[in-house]
Amino acid sequence: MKSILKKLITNGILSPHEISSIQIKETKINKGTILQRAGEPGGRAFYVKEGLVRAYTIDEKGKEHIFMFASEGWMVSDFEWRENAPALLFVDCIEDSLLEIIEQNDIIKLNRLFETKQVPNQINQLMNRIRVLQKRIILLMSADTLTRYEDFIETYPDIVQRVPQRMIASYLGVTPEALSKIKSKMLKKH
Amino acid sequence: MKSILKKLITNGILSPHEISSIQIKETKINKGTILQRAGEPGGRAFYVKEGLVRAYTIDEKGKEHIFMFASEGWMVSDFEWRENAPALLFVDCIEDSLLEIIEQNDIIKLNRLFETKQVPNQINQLMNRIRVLQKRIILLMSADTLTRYEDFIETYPDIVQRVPQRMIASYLGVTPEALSKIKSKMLKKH
DNA sequence: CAGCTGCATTAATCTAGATTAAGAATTCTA
DNA sequence: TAGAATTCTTAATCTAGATTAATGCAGCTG
Repeated sequence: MKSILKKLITNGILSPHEISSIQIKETKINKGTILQRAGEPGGRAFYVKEGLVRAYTIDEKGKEHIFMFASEGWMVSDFEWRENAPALLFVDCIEDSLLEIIEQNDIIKLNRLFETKQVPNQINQLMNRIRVLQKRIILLMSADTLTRYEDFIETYPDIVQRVPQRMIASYLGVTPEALSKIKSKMLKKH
Repeated sequence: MKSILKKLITNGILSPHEISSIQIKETKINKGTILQRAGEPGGRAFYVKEGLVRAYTIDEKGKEHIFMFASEGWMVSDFEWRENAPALLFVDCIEDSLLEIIEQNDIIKLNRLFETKQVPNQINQLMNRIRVLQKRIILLMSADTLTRYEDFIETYPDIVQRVPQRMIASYLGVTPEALSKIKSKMLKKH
């Protein structure tokens, strides 16, 4: 029995019978192997039993931004589990590793099982929040203030109207002066 | 029936009887009212039914860093729910608001109920991850590279040993050159 | 062993955004 | 409605960290 699934069964959420339809491969992976590429569909989840794995993005300039390291006992996933959704993160092995790999369709199957158990709201809400935080970290590490501001306007158009500029600046991680400068730059470019 | 609890019952996780011991206040709050102060124990959860709320930190220089805005339908909490844990975030109202406020001891009670239902692992793991991401965002917004590096060493001492410098730089959101400079600065101060 | 490739360090510039300061516009509030 | 208090903007500096570039070190590999 593989450890992630064992936990679920122990939780009493799923019975061994329900689990049996889901396959989890335990695989040895060599250092340097790329497990997942951003932009490609079929994002998976990786549970690290041994070794060290990293998840990262690559920006337009080709620069890598590491979102997380995962060593023994950690789980890596970008939680992009809608069908055919492109992965957000690259994942590769920093050390030779022993991983449990959960394929996307199995994750979707798992989610469906959860739904029949009526557990989903809690878990899906939390995963949603994780996705939001994940995106924010990536933007803070890789994007300049203008890009982050444009993204904010697009993501929270209603909040922009209801909040003073200085608070938006404070959310973006810059001074009000910097945001003001950027806004006038945007107007000039109209 | 208040909406958050209604969701839980609808989920079939808790019965109306189990819910009955938990009190949730629905409260009108005036613009500007501070709901929670960082450092003080008894962090609560706030569900926004109407209005607009923000969660933020204040750094040593007195500068505010907004972690999130929450409008209708959003939940605000820093997920610091160990008994007597000091809150990490300030929370206040940007607009007159109608909130459901869940007190810390009720959250702890809720968690205990979840445990008896054996749902906890999933949810607690996800909340843990949220706490980690939250801390990272706050540090990215408010702390300089040296501080973030020191925090990384403290939080992941094992990873430091197993990963090349350039990857730590990439995780911190700076160039390898900047991290190298900081390290030599640390040595000079010994 | 020599040559190649990736990593770390140092140093010289450069720049996005911080800081400081001051004026104009807007919104409380008495 | 006047005065006070915020907020926004603009402009002049300043600085942390980016960029560029050069050097020294491993580790591999043929």
